[in-house]
Amino acid sequence: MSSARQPAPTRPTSRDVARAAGVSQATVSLVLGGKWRGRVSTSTAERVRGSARELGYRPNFAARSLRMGRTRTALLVVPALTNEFFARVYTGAAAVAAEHDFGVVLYPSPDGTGPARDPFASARAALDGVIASSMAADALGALRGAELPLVMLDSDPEDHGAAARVNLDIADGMRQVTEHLLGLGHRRFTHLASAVDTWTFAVRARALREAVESVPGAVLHTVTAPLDVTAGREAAEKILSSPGPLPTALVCDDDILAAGACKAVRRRGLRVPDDISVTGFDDLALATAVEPELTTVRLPAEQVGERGMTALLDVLEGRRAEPGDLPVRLVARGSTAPPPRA
Amino acid sequence: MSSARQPAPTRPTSRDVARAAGVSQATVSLVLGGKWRGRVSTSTAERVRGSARELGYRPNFAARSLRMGRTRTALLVVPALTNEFFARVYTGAAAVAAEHDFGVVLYPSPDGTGPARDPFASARAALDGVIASSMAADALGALRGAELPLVMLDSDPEDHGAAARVNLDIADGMRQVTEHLLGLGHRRFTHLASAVDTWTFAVRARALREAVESVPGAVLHTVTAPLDVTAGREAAEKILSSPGPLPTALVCDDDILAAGACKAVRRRGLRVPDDISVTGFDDLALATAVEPELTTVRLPAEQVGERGMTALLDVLEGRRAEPGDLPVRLVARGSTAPPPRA
DNA sequence: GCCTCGACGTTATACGTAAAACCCCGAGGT
DNA sequence: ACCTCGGGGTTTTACGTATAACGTCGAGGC
Repeated sequence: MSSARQPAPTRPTSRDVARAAGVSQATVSLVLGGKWRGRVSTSTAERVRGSARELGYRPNFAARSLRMGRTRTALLVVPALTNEFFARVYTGAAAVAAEHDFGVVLYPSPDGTGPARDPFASARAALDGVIASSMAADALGALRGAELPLVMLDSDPEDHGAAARVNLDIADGMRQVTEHLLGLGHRRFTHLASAVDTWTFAVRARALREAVESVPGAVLHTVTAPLDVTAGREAAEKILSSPGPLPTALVCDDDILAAGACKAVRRRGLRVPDDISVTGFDDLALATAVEPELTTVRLPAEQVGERGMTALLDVLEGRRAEPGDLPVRLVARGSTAPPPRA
Repeated sequence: MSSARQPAPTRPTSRDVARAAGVSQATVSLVLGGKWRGRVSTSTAERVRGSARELGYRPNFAARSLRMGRTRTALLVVPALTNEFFARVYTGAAAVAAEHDFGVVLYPSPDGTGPARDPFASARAALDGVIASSMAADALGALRGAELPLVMLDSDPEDHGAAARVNLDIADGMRQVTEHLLGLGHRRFTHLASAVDTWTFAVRARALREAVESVPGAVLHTVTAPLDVTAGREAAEKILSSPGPLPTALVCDDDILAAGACKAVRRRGLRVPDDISVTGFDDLALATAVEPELTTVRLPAEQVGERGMTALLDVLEGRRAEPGDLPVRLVARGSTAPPPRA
């Protein structure tokens, strides 16, 4: 069956480079490792680098990390990559990692379906650290146990146990939304909230409530829904068919829910934003794809990934990761307008 | 500064397990490797497994792959994760990989921005194989050079050089779209095509052209645009403002473009689908978020990933990967209707 | 009684790298 | 003349695993 042994096109090793350059393997390691100043002459170093380039030498990663005990690999734990926000977080983290010759491996926790597997089983190599979204609830337990440097994304500042934390100024975002709507004249709000119980959403709820309560005569109701378009539409339909005066503004925890809400409004024969204003959160691609385009809060997702990775690198190097929330910005578009004269 | 040396909470090694079980390290390796039948007694094997479990032993991945020369890691090369389609491909591939104790690491090729980096630089470990989308054009060159088992996704069947191939039956999808529209009575088509020049899009164009040409009196124009909502809208606006009779159906290469096209139609004061029908491709979440919901072709993205990974595993085991295109299905929704009487 | 043989292990080795420990040699000090 | 010192390397070792090669011991054949 399989008898033909290949002519072994094995990758060149540091020893091959050494042979080619006429030095020992150790010298190659020193030169390529960058710590040769004062130990190897410049000319020899240059010769070694030349041979390495010629042979197309690439250090064997397994050997290196076996020797060093560090893998230059981080685990990013997110709920699901199909959520554009987290795909962008990954992109940002991977970009910073690449600059520092680091790798990022993913653990998208199996959302509902499938067994809640060990987040570390997905990591091929041993890990140097972990970056985890607080929304990946099912994996957080195992993460605490491990003695790994942990950077939390968008998690409760009160909750210690992480080496660093990267947060968005969600509260400010929600305040901007509310002030925008109040400024337009809205007084009857309904909060279409995510059913997921995590810090970010709790903050949204609180900031909205506080902003509304500070205005005499303004009222706020709340309805929750899972994070998908259909669920958002159904929840909004329930709102619109409940007795009493309709809200004039639907404040949604997420663009997905907002898209669903818009559909519900129109199915009721009403118009967005003429009859009811709708706001989203996140500024996904979706926000400008629907009509009217959504007034929403732009979250710098890539920056979250970048800062997360940077913080992890800081922790690994023994530096202190600088804190500070990332600012967010209201993007006013077509889904909000003054309430109807009524 | 950093003087306190930790009490070394190093992970237990196979030697620790050996000590605990009162055997040699080799025996531990045999037992845990599963090839102990006839070499180790059942009772000893059981004892070893017990100690391993107690100590929480997890084999050192770096050491293992150094010894074995295989890393049980595959590289998935895609254009961008923020494209929902590829996020789903990843999800499918990762799921199958996990079942076989394999890992998947990503190379999302930097779309335009940033230097076109070496796809292998992102791979921490040496790789056992590669799965690559034909849309990741910038990385394909380097992939050819490497002597790695390569599985291509959605690539030209004529193009040899891959060990296996996983394709969607794109042509059939486009035929379904065209027949749906022809059946509704449409005769004037414009193809809003992706500006990206890859096999999938070439197939879409050909299938559409052939299907339209087979009907006497049916006409087809083509306009291309980059894959984003705004570009789609602008391209569609150009179509709608060009002289001559307007098309009654806009066939788009992608849901993103279709969403943009819908916006263009309405900006012109026309309605979808009453005045102009619009079709998409992919069935992204977007398709049901916009209004009207898009008639589109559902692509089994997760299955593409699953089949891709399965094929790679087959190749690695020396098995023959079974070929066969994945079927796709038209999903008729609200963006298509009979053309206006006119 | 000697040889064989299978069952059950053990000892030894190699994978490719980083880095500690060592070595050699010529210049400079006394 | 002898010792020191530092520049420019080399030798050696260890990382944790998989596995080839090697023992040992008791039963069974002749």
